[in-house]
Amino acid sequence: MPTPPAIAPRKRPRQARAAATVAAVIEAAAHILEAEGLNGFNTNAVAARAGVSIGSLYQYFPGKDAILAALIRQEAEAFDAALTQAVARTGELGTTGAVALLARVAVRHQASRPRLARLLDLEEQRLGLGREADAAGARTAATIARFLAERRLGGEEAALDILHMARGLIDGALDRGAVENLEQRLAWAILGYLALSRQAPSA
Amino acid sequence: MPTPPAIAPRKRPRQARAAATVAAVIEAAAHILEAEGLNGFNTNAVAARAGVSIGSLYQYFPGKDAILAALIRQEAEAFDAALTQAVARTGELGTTGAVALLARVAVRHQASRPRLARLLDLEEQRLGLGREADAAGARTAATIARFLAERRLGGEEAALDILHMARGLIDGALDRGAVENLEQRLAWAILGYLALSRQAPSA
DNA sequence: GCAGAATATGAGCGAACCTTCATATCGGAT
DNA sequence: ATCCGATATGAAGGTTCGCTCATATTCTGC
Repeated sequence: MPTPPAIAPRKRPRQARAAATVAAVIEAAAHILEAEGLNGFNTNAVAARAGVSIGSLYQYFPGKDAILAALIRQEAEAFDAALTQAVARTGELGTTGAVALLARVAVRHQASRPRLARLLDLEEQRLGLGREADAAGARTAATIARFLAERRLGGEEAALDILHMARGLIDGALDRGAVENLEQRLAWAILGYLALSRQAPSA
Repeated sequence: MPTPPAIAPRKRPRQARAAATVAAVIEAAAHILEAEGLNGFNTNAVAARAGVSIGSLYQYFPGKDAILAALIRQEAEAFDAALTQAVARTGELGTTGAVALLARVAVRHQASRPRLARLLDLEEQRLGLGREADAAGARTAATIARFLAERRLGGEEAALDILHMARGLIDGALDRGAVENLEQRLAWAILGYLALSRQAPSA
C-alpha cells in the first residue's frame, strides 16, 4: 500500500515556520538591544527586523516582555551549556588550570555581546522572574557549585558570589576596553576569593 | 548707620528656592527609581513627588536625562566622599583591616539603595557620559588607586577591576538577600585578587 | 479543486509621556 | 504702594509605541 498509517515521519511545515518565526524574533530582539539599547527596543522594530508582521509577533509572544524573557532564557541556557561543557573538560587539570578554563569561557561569552548581556541582567531583575522562576540561571549557579564541590573549593554561596563577581568584572573591563589579561585577572579574583574563604570558614 | 553697604550677608531667597527645587527634584527622582524602576520614572511623576510643577522642573533641567545625569553625579560624589574618608582612617591598620574597612563602606553605600545604584550604573552607560565625562566616577577610581599605590598593592587597573568586581558581588548578594558575611566575602575577593596579581605581575 | 482551519498582515486605536508656552504669581527695589 | 523682572503653573500639542482586529493568505485533508 502506498499510504501507510501516516503517523510518524510527517513533514510539519507549519510548526517549522512557527519555530523559525520565534527564532527570528528573538534574534532580532538581541540585535536591536545590542545595537540600540532599551530605547530602540520596541515591538515594531523587532517585528520589522525579524521580517515578520507585528501581528505575527503577537501570535507567538503575549507581549513585549515575553520577548525579553525568551531572550534571557535562551542566553542563560547557552551560557550554562558552554560552562557545563567546559567543566567536563577540566577533569585532569589542576585547580588553577581548571579555573582559568572556566574564566575563559565566561569572558568569551560575555564579550561576544557585552551590551546585551548587561541589559539582560538588569531586565531579568525588573521582570521579576528573578528568583526561582529562571531555571536556566539557577542551573548555571548549580553547575559552578558542582564544580566547586567536587574539588572541595566552596559551596553554593561561593558559586553565586563568583558568578556575580565575574559579571561585574567582565562587564566593567569590556566597557573600558581593558581586555588584555582579562581572563587571568578574572582567574585571580576567583582563585583569591576561594583561597581566602577556605582559610577562614567563617562562623 | 543702620544700613551698611549691604553686600555680604544678604538673604538670597530666590537662589535658595532654586537650590531647594533642584534638590527636591533629584531626591524625587531617586525615590521613584528606587521604588518603581525606570518604568515609573517620568517627568510628571518626578515633578509631582518633588512638589513642583512640571514647568518648574524644566526651568532647572533641560530634559529628562539631565535629571538622571545630576542624580548619577550626586551619588558618585557621595560615594567618593565616603570612600575618601574611609581611606583616611586606614592609616594605622594592616592591609587586611584596611581593606575590610573599605569593603564595609562600599557595602553600606550600595545596600542603602540597591536598586537605584544598579539602575544608575546602567543609565550612566546609556547616557554616554560613560568615558571621561563622569568626573566623580573617575575620582572614585583614583581614590582606590591611590590607596593601592600607597601600600604597593596594585595600580589603576587593579583599582578599576576591584571597583567593578565589588559592584557585581554586592548587587548580586543584595538581590538574593545573602547579606550575612557580605563585607567579609567582599574583602576575600579583593585581598585574593591583589595577592595573586602581585605574585604574578604578568607580562 | 475545494472547504475550512491555521496563520499572516498592517492600519490604526488608545494611552503614556516629554516638552512648550501663555498666563499667573512672587520678590525686591524704589 | 507700585512696578518689573524672575519664577511658577499646568493645560495641551505632538509623538512614540504597545497592542488589536478585520481582512487576506496559506496550508491540509478529502
